[in-house]
Amino acid sequence: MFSQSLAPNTTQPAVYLRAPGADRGEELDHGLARASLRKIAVGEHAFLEGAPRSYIFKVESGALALYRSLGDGRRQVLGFGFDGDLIGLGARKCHLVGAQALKPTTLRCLPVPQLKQMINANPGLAARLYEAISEELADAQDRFFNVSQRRAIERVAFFLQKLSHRNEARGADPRVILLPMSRADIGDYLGLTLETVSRTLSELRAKGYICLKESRVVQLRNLNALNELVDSASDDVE
Amino acid sequence: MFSQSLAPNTTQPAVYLRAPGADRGEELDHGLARASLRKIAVGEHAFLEGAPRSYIFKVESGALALYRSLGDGRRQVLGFGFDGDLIGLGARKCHLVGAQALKPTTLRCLPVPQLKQMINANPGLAARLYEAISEELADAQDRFFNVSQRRAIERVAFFLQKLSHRNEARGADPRVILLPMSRADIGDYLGLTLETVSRTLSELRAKGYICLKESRVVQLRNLNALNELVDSASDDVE
DNA sequence: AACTCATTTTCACAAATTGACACAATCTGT
DNA sequence: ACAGATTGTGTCAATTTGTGAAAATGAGTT
Repeated sequence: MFSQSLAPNTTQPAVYLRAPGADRGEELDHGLARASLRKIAVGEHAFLEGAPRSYIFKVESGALALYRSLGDGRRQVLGFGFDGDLIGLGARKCHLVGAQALKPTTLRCLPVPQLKQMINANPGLAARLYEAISEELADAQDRFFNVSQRRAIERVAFFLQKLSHRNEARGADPRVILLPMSRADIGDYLGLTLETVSRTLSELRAKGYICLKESRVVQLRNLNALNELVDSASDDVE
Repeated sequence: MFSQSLAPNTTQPAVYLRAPGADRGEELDHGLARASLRKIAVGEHAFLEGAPRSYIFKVESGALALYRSLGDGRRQVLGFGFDGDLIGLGARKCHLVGAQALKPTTLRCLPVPQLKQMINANPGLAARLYEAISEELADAQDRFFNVSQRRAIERVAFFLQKLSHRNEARGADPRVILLPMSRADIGDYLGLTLETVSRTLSELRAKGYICLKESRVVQLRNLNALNELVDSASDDVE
């Protein structure tokens, strides 16, 4: 009845489908290095929902929100694209999500026909893309069960934890989180209103878990407490 | 302010990354046809959460629930595997989800090393897997925004609509839905309690949208109303 | 510096949804 | 036919979050 946490979704070697000795992405990086650069301003789109998938992108700098529009004008943010991320992946002919810049952003743009060529020349690349997208899937599933049944404070804690882990993985400080997105974006991501996000952040601050000097800079003061908040699937055993 | 529904996520040709003339899955099917069959009884697992990914599976008959356990013993059902589905995909070394049979189920089991061999021999296969998993991703995103912000009745309507579409895609009657899973499973899938699922189905019946002769057989009486329920992202413009 | 606009924080209030518990009814399989 | 599992309903409460509004903060501009 307790959280035994059976060695969960920490990063695992993700090489299973990749043929030994095959391309490990070097060619993709190489291709991307020569791909054209594109700069987009805040509010502009890398691609719109439903637009034909002509390119895949790698975020060089900046940040984007990946979203889908709901009927009534609201939107569901499905994720964010930060520097280093590949975005625009998928097998459909058209983008299922839109990608809008949250700050000035530069992208490497690799035309899909060229990507196809590269895949033909080096089949290992397909495995690389497969990995990238299955990570996205794992991520989506993670978010799914951290949002569908949980309260605002747990959702926000999850969000912060996620960004912290990301920092960690990239050698940045896991205790300082820079938010390129607004409270509204976070709300659309977590299924909350922006007021609730704000209120919840204040609550976390009041509890001493975080520190908010500037509204877009979060310092994690008590990482353990945050993690417990995320892990506690209502074992309110206090 | 209205639902313009810009030609959304209906199925699109999903051949973009696939090299022209490449394998369209025939080899995978061929390999699977020769793969060993495995029968599992209700309640047994095709694979457990966290178990090494030794095989990928194709569901020949039956149905499975794909789930992840939460800390307190509850679980989040992330999806279901029906006949024809490939399950066990992913790039991680271990399964992130468990797969438990909801009814007697038979599976084709393709060992991953063999899959790797096949991919080496026929690189187009990787593209096939890529497609399969990006469909899963699209699916997860769909579910995500149909669950995170919405009420029980909308969630249940979404669930039924989804199964109806699946039937349609496979040539079955889109108006008759056989549920291999219990109310509890549905609840775990939609982030509701089983009581709420039951109550909500009754409500849908009371409204004349559905018909429940046997508890595991749903007849959709008013498909339009159901679709509106799903689409209506609270345009309660009434 | 002053002003404007956008973002964020905070407050007060309602209230609607769903979970919880309990029990009846129904179904299933042996 | 019986026992156990699953499902349907009823009542109840209460917790959470949305809503609306307004103040505070911050950024950018002239």
